[in-house]
Amino acid sequence: MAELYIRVAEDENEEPMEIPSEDDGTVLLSTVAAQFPGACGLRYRSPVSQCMRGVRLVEGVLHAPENGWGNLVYIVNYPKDNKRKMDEIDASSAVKIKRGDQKTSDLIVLGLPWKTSEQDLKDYFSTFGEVIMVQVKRDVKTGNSKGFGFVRFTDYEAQVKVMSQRHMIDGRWCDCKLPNSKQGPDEPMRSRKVFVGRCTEDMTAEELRQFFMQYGEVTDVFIPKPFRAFAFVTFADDQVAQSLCGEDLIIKGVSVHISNAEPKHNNSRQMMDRGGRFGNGGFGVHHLFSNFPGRSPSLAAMFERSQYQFPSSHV
DNA sequence: GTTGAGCGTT
Repeated sequence: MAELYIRVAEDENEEPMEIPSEDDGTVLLSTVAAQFPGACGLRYRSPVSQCMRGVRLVEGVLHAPENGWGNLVYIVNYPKDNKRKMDEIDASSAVKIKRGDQKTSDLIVLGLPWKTSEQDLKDYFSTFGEVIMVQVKRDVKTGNSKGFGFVRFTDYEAQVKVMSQRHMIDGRWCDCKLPNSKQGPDEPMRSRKVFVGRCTEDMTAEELRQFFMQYGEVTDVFIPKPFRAFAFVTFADDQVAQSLCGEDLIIKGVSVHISNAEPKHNNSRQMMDRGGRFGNGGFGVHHLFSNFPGRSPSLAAMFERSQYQFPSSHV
């Protein structure tokens, strides 16, 4: 199938944008999201029924209606929660890079009584504003509270208020502070790859890809096996990656922490090397490849992958 | 079954 475009717009009155399809006639959701950040699907008005119809979406792939895409204008679907946020963004901006300084982050809650539960925390902090995440950290073996936890608010105002005072929770004074993980911004070297900490085992690579797509084109997702509670996500654009570093994002109700992908133990030569770095994501790909170039399809595949994982200065 | 400054299974 030759070059085919489908017409997509944010609503029926707007001028449509032409979006390329794949060779098999499908359209990737990621292609749509590249032009309409945050998009989660497409719909269109059926010429027969005059009703809006959803476009079939299977694992990030949009499938044409029975009679093909035709010349219809397809309307972008946004997640219910994101709709308003997306509208606030300049419609012409493809990717949101600069984001407001009103963003909230997790707060550590120190000094909790041993008995305090997550429900207790949620009940207490809800008086300050909408709470979107609470955690009580516990010993994995015993389940006993470690006496601290985390809370995250929807609104920055609530966060500021909570940070500004002490809290009497279940009979003890507690402090809410920015966690250390947020305060020391290590040198931000330009990388397209970010480290995603505090992942849970049920997060699939596909889910992570779908989630991070809203910020920009994702070129790779790497989840170590066996489970290690972190992942690497690589974007096409390093600015997107950098813009996320230091943030806490909520995925499937879990607060993950985004930071720069390079390990702390950079040796100095690599660090001096024009900001180059060596986050090989746990593989010894470079060694394998330079010793046995092109020996097997899997090595070739790993090399392909390495082009995403290494900065261009190393490839 | 204990405790009371800290930092979230990198």
